[in-house]
Amino acid sequence: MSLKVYSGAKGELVDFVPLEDNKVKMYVCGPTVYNYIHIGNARPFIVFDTVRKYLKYRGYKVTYIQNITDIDDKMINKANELGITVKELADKFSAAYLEDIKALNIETADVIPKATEHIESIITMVSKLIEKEYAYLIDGSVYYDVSKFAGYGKLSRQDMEEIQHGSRVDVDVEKRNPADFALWKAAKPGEPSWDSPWGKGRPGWHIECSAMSAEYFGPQFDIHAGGIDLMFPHHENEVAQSEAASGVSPSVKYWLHNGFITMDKEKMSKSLGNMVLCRDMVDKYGGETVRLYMLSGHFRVPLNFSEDLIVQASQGLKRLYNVTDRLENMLEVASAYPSDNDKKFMNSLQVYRDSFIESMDNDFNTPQAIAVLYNLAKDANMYLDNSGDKISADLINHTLNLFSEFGAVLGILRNIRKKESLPEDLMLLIREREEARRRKDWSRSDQIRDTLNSHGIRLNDTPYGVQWTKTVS
RNA sequence: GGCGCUGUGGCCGAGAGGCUUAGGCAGAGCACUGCAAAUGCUCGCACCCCGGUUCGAAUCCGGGCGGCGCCUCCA
Repeated sequence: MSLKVYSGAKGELVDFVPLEDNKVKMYVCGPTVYNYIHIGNARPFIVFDTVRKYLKYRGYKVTYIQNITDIDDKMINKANELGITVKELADKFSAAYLEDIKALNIETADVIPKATEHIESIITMVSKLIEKEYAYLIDGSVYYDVSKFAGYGKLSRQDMEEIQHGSRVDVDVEKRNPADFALWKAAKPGEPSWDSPWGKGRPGWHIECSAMSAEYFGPQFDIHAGGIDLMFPHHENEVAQSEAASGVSPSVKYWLHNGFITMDKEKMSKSLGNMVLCRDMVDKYGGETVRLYMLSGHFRVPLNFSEDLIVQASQGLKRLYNVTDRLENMLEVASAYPSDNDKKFMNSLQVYRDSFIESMDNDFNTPQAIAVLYNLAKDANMYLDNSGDKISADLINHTLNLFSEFGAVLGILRNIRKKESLPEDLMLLIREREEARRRKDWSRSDQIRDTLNSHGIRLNDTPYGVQWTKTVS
């Protein structure tokens, strides 16, 4: 079994082989921090975090970089609108962003470079591009001359002859060619700016990722990921910058682009205003539910958003927790020694692991991998149904561990084995109810059950006594 | 106009030539239960349309039709 990823250039699956034995250098385009992230922004963060988790699971040593864009037109406009500095804006929404991804169980990146903290590297790269005559200077701004880079358009399969240039007017720009793009923008009055060989200014839109990835990874790295809309021009421009500056090609071995979250089939975006904030969904349904929803479709395919789909995901997550809770509860009455059937079931566990890996190996097919969890859930439930209290602790532990193992890759099921004991008063109520049930005092019994329900505790009467679980919010 | 993605049962969503009943959610019935909850079983035999290839196509080819994205704000 080997990991395969889809190559846009070849239009087929290719073997994933890192540049350097088992080390993976991975760069994911991060947010521009001028607002809270919405559900659509969250998709690449979640899916590529899952890719990272899976790569680690498969034994790779992953270095994960995700930048924060803290200076550009949008930042400046928004700061002006709010009457605060760009720095204040960036600080506020960087912090919010970090909170949001934490709530989604996204691991912090190994490096979180910010554009404004890498001006030096950016200037160095721009200088090199001028030196090599890939870039030209006009009135304190520096532009990349696309015609100088032979492979331009390769990544996104754009034919420069056929491209239709936007009707949007670039007012103060005297580029030689409409496809040329700014590496360095001369400062306008009142804008944040930095000193450079070409006068005061700030970085262009695309250079930060090239400069920062080069600073931390060198001229070549394994995976570059981001939303599909970034493929052109952002990533195309990065390729042009990085490869022209370093002379090394390809700068990136595997490109991973995720499809959009759509609202009524339309792209969700800040500019269309049809967005749902990530934090609102997390507050309402929980981070794991949002994650499960996101991973319920393949990451390259558009995924529609509606609260109904989030509810579907939360029901699915509940199903998964029901079985792990059930297993945990049985631990209290489990036997010490595995029966022959138990051993058989434990041995069969490897089959689920194999299918899980097979699914994820296939271009990170999370929907298929999730189906493996449901199959395991069903089979474990069935086994529990049939074996009663004869089940062994070994089997339960093995099964729970497997759920945790899969959950760790997908970023869900963190609450397995996290069951806390109940407050004393609630425990007393449960005992009182047991007593009432013995007396067949059903009304008192049901009353207590309702009370506990209102505390978020669900009771299950089983042949082995009453068991409780917390209802998933 | 160029490039790319996509069309699967009520909903979501994998699969990719002939056994996957994929899986999940919702619904119905049954079993279990004091009643529940949970769980299990059973059910709806789905693949946009038209041709073609093939012994056999949802899956390949051709042609339609529909939806979406990118073409310098955008994850």
